[in-house]
Amino acid sequence: MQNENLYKELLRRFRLKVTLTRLHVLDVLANTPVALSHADITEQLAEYDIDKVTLYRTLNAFTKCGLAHKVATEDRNWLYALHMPDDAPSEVTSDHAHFVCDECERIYCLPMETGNNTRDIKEEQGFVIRSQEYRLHGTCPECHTQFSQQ
Amino acid sequence: MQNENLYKELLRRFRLKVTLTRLHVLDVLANTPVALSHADITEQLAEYDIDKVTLYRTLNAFTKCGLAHKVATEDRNWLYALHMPDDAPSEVTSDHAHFVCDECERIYCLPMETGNNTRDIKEEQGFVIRSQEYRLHGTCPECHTQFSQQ
DNA sequence: TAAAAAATGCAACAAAGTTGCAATACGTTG
DNA sequence: CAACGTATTGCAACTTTGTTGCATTTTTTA
Repeated sequence: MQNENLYKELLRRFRLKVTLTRLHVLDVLANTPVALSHADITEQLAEYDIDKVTLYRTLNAFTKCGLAHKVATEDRNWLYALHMPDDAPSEVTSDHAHFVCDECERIYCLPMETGNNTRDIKEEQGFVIRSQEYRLHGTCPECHTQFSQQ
Repeated sequence: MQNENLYKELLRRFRLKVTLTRLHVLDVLANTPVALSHADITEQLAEYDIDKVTLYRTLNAFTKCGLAHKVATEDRNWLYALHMPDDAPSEVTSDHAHFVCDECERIYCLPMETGNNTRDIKEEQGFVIRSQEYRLHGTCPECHTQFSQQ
């Protein structure tokens, strides 16, 4: 594991105990630009034979403390992605943007762009907004390239 | 049922056969500003004793033809809301905005406001965008009023 | 290194939704 | 308006996803 020390530091920063399982899961999540499901992670960590309950609990722990965030997919699964803060542990309530590829069903995590006005309009109408998720559907660059070339 | 004829016309427009169950479900969905779950609808239609499988199939049929759309909630449930087109049957792929109240967990369906630039930025990066969902979390006017008054 | 607290692994359980199939209802055609 | 083909319904069984309880093991701190 390349960044073991980084992962350990990250866990400690979020007041999570350092365990092998958590390091493995962090490693998997840190090395993909897309959000992964419990099944994806299980598959990637097959050689370590991680218990399904432990993995669920690990992912929930990551989510609860703000180290990762969960996205619900169209097909009723949870996907998890690291939510690495630039510095201090950030709140779970911060803004996310996700791109859902309709071809390969991968979910890309994107930094939330500023500059939309929906927020202001809704606040005028009495909605108190604490976080927002902006979800785009379409075709990701990878699939788009494939289709273009055929 | 007040708008029975409207519902029948709507079903026919979407090439769905007119059945009692579908009329009841349409009636429930048409008379709420929030998206409803299978459980919500079951409860509201308790007197008609609608089979759970039939309700799932009804909701899926509505979604498939574009009469309704599905939203995945934070707690891994589906919520359904009518997607009444102004005129002709519209594609399922059109844009939605949802407001999720963190107090009462209702999901409000909102028309998608224009004027955000995330779309453009992503398209530059090679993402082909076909629909977008913008999800806001916070407190809805109703709950906000309650909390303010206490 | 010993003790407290937290994480793990296993089995059993729960919730949400699907599938197969026989019975029923819809709607079209004559 | 009767009869037929097709779609929908209702039921039981099943699948998938995730949770709970509890005994055991590991981590951390002193």
